Amino acid sequence: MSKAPQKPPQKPRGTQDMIGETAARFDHVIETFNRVRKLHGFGRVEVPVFEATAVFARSLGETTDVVSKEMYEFTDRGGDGLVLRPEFTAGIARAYIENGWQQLAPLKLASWGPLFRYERPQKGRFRQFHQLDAEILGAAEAAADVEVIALGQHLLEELGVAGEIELTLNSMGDPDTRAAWSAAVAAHFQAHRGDLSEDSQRRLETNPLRILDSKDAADQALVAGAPQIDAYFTAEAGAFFERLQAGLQASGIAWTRNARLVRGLDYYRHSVFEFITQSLGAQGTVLGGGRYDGLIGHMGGPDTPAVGWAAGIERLAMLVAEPTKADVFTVIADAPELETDALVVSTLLRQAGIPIERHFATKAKRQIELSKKFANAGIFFVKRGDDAAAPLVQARYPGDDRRVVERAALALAGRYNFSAGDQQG
RNA sequence: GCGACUGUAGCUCAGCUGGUUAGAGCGCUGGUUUGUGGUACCAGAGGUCGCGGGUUCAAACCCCGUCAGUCGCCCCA
Repeated sequence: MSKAPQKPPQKPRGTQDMIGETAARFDHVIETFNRVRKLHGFGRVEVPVFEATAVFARSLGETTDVVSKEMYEFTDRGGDGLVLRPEFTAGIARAYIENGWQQLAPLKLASWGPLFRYERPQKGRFRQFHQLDAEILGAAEAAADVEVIALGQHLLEELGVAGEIELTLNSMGDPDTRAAWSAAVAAHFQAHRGDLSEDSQRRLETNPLRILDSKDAADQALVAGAPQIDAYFTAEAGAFFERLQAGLQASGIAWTRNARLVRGLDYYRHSVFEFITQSLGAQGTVLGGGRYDGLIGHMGGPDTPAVGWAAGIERLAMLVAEPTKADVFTVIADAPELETDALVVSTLLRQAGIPIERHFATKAKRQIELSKKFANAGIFFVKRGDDAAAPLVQARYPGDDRRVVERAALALAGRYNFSAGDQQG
């Protein structure tokens, strides 16, 4: 057997391995989300990580790049066309239709998990990334939009990042509004076609509304002169936007109007919002969503109003403060023959709710070193007592928490002699 | 898809305008110090300088390609 020099495999581009603080931050975001979402009455929904290609191809309206170039699409062994989900909403909509969840409407659902998009990685952008997701299905009231935004706001507050994040808000109006306004916007840019940047001239053909958020300095002047949607609101659309703003006001949620905030797809109606930070570079949207009343009907289900958002876990994880580590203690046998007792002691302490990790080293000395390396809050030494029959458990440096000592004493009572040790300074 | 920058031990990096046996810290391993709130000592292992070509008497240092990373553009469901 010759040792063929093989290069070890590498993780696929745009994926990440996480451990330690990075993983702890990630975890913290998810735990906080789950806590807050329950506080707001959002139930958990689980949908597949892969779906029939049609689920996303149809929801995205066969749009150019997104569908054709940015989805992980494959054919399985049975010949079925599948894609790794690039977003949550379409899968949830599919499940809503397929399972007849309309009987449960209005439904407040939340999910989180991995999503996949074939894009060039950059700061805050990965090919496998993770999002939190919240949706209200089957509610047409502006109050649902308020509710969903309030959940997002509360989440950011609980994560301690609300201070550096701004809520921007817009309305796409109803279909009549949208159609009239987008036609006016397209006409406006068409009239100044020659002055547009190269990118925006192309957008004129593909998605004129996107010119509104062009980063090109030359486009800015033309963007500033573009028609505002407010002039095109139908009475109903205007009233809806009013109700939304009143609801946010009543909820104590601050926002900034961004009349240029748009969604490319036709099934978006009324509310569009993004929570944005300046501290993450180009990918500053931390949480974004809107009302998509047209989607479920578009996918072949009953006409169903819905509103929701998704938030990037990686991006939130970059913003949150380093999570404080919970105190973890260790048990060290002073001599090899006391190892059995060390196991018993570990079990008793854990059952008493004291976090215990064991260190894997034969020598007690090395175990002490490891307890320092892993920053244990304290050590419980299992020693031979004065009377050789009863081993002694001695607590050393059990944090600042007297309760740990008390709980340990209680847990070990009757089985081991316990000493809180000489806490000499 | 486009652009800029980067790629040296497990990790973080140093290596002057190309010059001969490639360095440090941390980590790891072994030993010493008979052992207790991250800070002791000694020794050791570990690198085809991302990969492949090229220029040169000579390349980790220059050129081309490729892969990967970072940041930006594009896209953004």
